[in-house]
Amino acid sequence: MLQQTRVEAVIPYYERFLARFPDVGTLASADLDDVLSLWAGLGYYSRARNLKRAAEQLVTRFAGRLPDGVEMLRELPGVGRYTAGAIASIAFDHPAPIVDGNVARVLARLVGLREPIESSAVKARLWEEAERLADGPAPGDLNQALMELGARICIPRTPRCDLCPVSRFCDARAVGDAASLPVRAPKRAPKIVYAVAALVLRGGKALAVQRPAKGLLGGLWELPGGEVGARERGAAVLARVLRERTGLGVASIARTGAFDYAFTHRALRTAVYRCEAASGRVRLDGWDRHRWVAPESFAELPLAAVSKRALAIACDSDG
DNA sequence: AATCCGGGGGC
DNA sequence: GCCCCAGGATT
Repeated sequence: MLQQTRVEAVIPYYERFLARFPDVGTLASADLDDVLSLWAGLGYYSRARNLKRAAEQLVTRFAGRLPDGVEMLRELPGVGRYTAGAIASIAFDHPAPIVDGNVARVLARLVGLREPIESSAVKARLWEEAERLADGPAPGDLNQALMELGARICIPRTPRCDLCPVSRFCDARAVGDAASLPVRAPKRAPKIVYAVAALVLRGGKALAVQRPAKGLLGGLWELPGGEVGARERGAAVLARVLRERTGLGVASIARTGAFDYAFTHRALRTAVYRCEAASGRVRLDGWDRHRWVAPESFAELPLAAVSKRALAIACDSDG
């Protein structure tokens, strides 16, 4: 859960998750949809899928226990160099290094690395430094201290060097450029995507569709709809998208609103509709499953934040 | 080496 | 509004 996600954001999800799946065996035998519903809203949904697969492998290969070595830990899905090092050092007290976003910033300043932190040369150097530091009497404590230093004192933009216990060893402090380190490569502008989505009703039930396991928002449910061209708009476009992607004809289409939503590397502009579906069988294109649900219980499905937004707008109007 | 993959806390 | 977060998998 903590991969690329702040501790404060994780805590409520972590509490609910562990209450529901208190041990590896429970998670391994759980229904994937139940795992996803507890993950819904946290983002990076492949992590949930990987975590469940890892639990399954722990049961079948390791009798439900975590191995203590970095090499075997890294064989688990979703466990990379950082996570393997964190488990090995914190749980088992092995001298394994870790470099997360916080540690990278601390070390870039401490050592004085002034090339873009994304470069492989800098990354290699960071892991070397982290390895040197972890090779001591309490590697788990050392690693956690490094991360905590980065999260509390050696923060981005406004480092609190006056409070830093290692400022007298810090190259950036001596040079005076701590606030501008680490250097980051410029990021590309998000791509603008236009979309339509609709609450499709038939006999008082609403059509919910499940996204494919791989890719964006994998395995989550949403309102049917889809990407449209930048200048496409209106009820006819919605009707065409729904016919192509659900096989359903729709009528009495009402536009209930629109909203903008920002993913990290995508800017989404969605027009939201409500409509009645004609009779006929659902034939999905681009979704794994569908369900007809009571509109009030749509929100109980595992939905991404963007889909909750669309649903709220679809239900908001009295149209 | 690049790209993809979410969401929100904190400024 | 912007930055960046207790990264990993895929291509």
